[in-house]
Amino acid sequence: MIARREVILEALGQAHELEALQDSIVRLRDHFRVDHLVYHWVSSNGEQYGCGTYPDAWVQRYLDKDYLRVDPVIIGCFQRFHPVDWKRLDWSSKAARGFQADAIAHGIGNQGFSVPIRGPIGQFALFTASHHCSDEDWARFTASNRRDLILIAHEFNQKALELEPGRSQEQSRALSPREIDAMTLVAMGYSRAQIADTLSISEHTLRVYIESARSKLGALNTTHAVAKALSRGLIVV
Amino acid sequence: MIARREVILEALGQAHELEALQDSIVRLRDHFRVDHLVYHWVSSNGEQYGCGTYPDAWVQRYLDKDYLRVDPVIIGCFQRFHPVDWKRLDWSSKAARGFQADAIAHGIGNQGFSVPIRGPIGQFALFTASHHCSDEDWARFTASNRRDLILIAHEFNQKALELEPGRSQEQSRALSPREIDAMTLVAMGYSRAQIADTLSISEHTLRVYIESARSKLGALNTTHAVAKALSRGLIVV
DNA sequence: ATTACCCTCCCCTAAAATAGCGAGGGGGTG
DNA sequence: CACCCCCTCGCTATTTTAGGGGAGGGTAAT
Repeated sequence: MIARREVILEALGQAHELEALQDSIVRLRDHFRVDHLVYHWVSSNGEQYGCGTYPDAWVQRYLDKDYLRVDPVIIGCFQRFHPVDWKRLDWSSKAARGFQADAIAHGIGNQGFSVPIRGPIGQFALFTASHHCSDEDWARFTASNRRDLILIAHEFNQKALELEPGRSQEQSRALSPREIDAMTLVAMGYSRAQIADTLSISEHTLRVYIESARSKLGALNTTHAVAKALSRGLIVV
Repeated sequence: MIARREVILEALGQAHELEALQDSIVRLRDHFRVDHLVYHWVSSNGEQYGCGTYPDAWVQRYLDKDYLRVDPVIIGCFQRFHPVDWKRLDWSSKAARGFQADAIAHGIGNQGFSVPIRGPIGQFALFTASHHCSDEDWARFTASNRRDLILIAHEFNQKALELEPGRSQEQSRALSPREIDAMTLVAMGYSRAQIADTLSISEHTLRVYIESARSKLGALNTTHAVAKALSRGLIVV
């Protein structure tokens, strides 16, 4: 059994196309004997990418209804560190109940277990196993497969990023050391006079750094440059 | 062998104090037969928490020298998704070379493998295995233990968060909806006139929002407030 | 009903940001 | 060697923002 999972992961490792990912996820679903296995990427600007065994009708409905903003799985996992059973999420809101009913009507199953995955600049993805069974059976399943699901989530995310590198790149010209110093102190709230003093340079020179950083980052003003530098992980405050 | 790892993880699961974490990490190090195993938490405000087998002298030096800003492991993993071997990091800068020499002088070992872990609002932690051996031996080690290290990193992070919940909470007074609107647009680089226009309020009113947000965040100025709001995940750009 | 917070508007002055012009030395790379 | 980028500094000018007041009306909870 374990050997078979390894074989599938091996195939995943050798996948060179997105179709192969889809193939792997179907086989993993069959291996785990669950109704659905889904990988769901959510970009910070709201873009989505999905891959899994959900019926097309449900995927389309999810997109049409903009369920991303309602889905308690997304909302819950977005503010959580660790894998979570769907039962522990907050399904109390009216929108959530409607969503839940719609999901079950599309055959999604009453049980679920989702692993959140995060990237450097707010990237967010979910790997979810979903099934239709009793609470007891699901508890047994998650207890024995929790670690495997975490690992597969990682492998899957890595592969998905390799195959669609556009999402992970978005690289920007790096800032020079002095620019990083300057922007870091700016982000820390110090005035230009204080920063110039701290860096032992003239205030005018400081302005040159800030301006060149702003220009490199394609920012509209200093505050925007700080926001971009922070988002891109170029500075840490 | 595997059974023993399970036993240690089991003990980790039952740990109720930070000392038990320290104990677990030592035992895991012995199990993996590496020089060092380290869990390193970095808060968005620069606070650090460490736990592992590095010598005290090195930990102290790391803090004293503010190596956090130089350490290529931190910098590299901060902008990466996946576990990484230290050899694939950028050690070319002068500061990095000095850091590397200092680390080796403190017995840190020439090989390393670090697993980045991330939380909802920019929380960042590293789980690192470090050793002194040849490239070939290290490649063999990482190939066969990569998945275990990822899992342990997760378990460890979860446990560390449970035991010191203060770090995961760090709650700040939430911003009002209007303040979030204002700060989001400020972070996006628009001028106050544009923002006031967008929000259909007077520019003076807009200033009040920015000022109250700044006050709530305990920020020194608007840029600082944007940086804090971003770091705390109060706004998303 | 008192308190507290949110939203909206207006005034002020001083500081900062932006923009343009210029200059020179140092360090790598083609 | 030239070229480009990094670092450093100078000047002037205009526009924008910052941060401090005060003030009224709304809502929601205590």
